[in-house]
Amino acid sequence: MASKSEKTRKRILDAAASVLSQRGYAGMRLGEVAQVAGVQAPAIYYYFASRDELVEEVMWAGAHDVRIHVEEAVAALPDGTAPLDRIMTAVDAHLRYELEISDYATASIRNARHVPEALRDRPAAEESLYSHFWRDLFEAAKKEGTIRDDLDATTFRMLLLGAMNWVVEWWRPETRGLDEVIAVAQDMVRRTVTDQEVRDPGRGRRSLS
Amino acid sequence: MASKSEKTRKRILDAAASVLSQRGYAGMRLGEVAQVAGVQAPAIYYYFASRDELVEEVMWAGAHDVRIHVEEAVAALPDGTAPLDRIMTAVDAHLRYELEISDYATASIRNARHVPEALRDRPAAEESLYSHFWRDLFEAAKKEGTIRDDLDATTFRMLLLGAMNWVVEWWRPETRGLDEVIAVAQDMVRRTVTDQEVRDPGRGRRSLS
DNA sequence: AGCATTTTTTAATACAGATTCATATTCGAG
DNA sequence: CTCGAATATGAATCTGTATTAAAAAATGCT
Repeated sequence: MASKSEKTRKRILDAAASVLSQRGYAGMRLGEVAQVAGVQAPAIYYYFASRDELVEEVMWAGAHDVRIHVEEAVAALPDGTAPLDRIMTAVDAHLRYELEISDYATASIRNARHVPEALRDRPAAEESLYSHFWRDLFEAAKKEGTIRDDLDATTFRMLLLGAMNWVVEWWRPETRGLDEVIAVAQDMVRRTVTDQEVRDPGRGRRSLS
Repeated sequence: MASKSEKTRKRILDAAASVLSQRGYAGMRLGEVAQVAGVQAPAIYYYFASRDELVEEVMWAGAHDVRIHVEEAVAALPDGTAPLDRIMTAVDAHLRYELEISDYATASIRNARHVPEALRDRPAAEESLYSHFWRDLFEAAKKEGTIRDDLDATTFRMLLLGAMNWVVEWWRPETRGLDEVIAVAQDMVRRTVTDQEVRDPGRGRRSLS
């Protein structure tokens, strides 16, 4: 099952995700990946056909994992959870996963538009599913009447995703707690989306203490 | 004046900004830069010591130009313009410049954390000035009382800049008017930042910690 | 243990671009 | 219009990294 071989492959992939997330596509060297994985560089070729194939798998996994993680977090909410609260949970899950949990996610977000076009297809398909998921979240809220009619929800969704994705470029855990970032992002959504009102306390996910 | 030489140098720089903004640091080839500039690749070395020096100059110019453009747009407002309106103008200027006007700005935003560290110092100094400018804008609004006390303005500012910077990753002029994007971004700021009445029957204005 | 297969290593090669060089062309002052 | 300096080119080189190849080591099966 978790054979030696499978574990080595995983170590290489993890190392690639880490290096890619820190150095970016241009700065990633197979030598460093190998070193982090505790292996010699040519060993990588036993598992991957090329550097680009390795990168593609990291990028795909990152896009996939974020999507699954966020979808599951939302799916785990009790039935009848308000659409806006689902969005709050999605914001929380996206930021936590991207910033605290997964190098794959970080790598995927930072490098999506920096890798050669030939590598983008599979990851892009995942991103498309993810984007669709968010669209559904917002449409449910709109249908319910939580989102004011005069908001261009699609554009706002893009801005929100952008704000969250860009956090990897500036956030440092030693400077600011992640909880604060999440709280502000959620606040921004709630206030932008709703019609001049804030939901009853106790319902929304509010991670201020 | 605008000697032939100076014009050629400018053409090369413009070409580099264009290629860098589209292909990213990893994808930029001196061959393509030369082709766009209408020159042979080695000619670049008459004006720049290396590929990286060329990149650094583009990055610096991008960071510098955005800053100047936005600062001037704000400075051009009538005396006594409300702090919040200054912020709105800054949002407008930043997005317009980044998306419609300057390849340098686009290149600088997209590649800031993708170029080798050795190239980051000069551009980073510009970014720091720009960041400081935004801090001042928000502090003026806070001092005036426009920004609600319970908002973590610093974090919000970072999220806002991120949302705006990320627009280069998804916006396509043929899909959505830039004016709409700007309007939504401004709306997001206004609603997040200002103190709105809470419609929460039976309870007074709620205060978050 | 002995042997075939899988995995990993060390040493060699390939290659895409950046960079240099020697030479040609263009420019502009006189 | 001419000649020295500035600018640009084509062909050659250099370099860092990815990639292969050949050999060695580890694994696991009977």
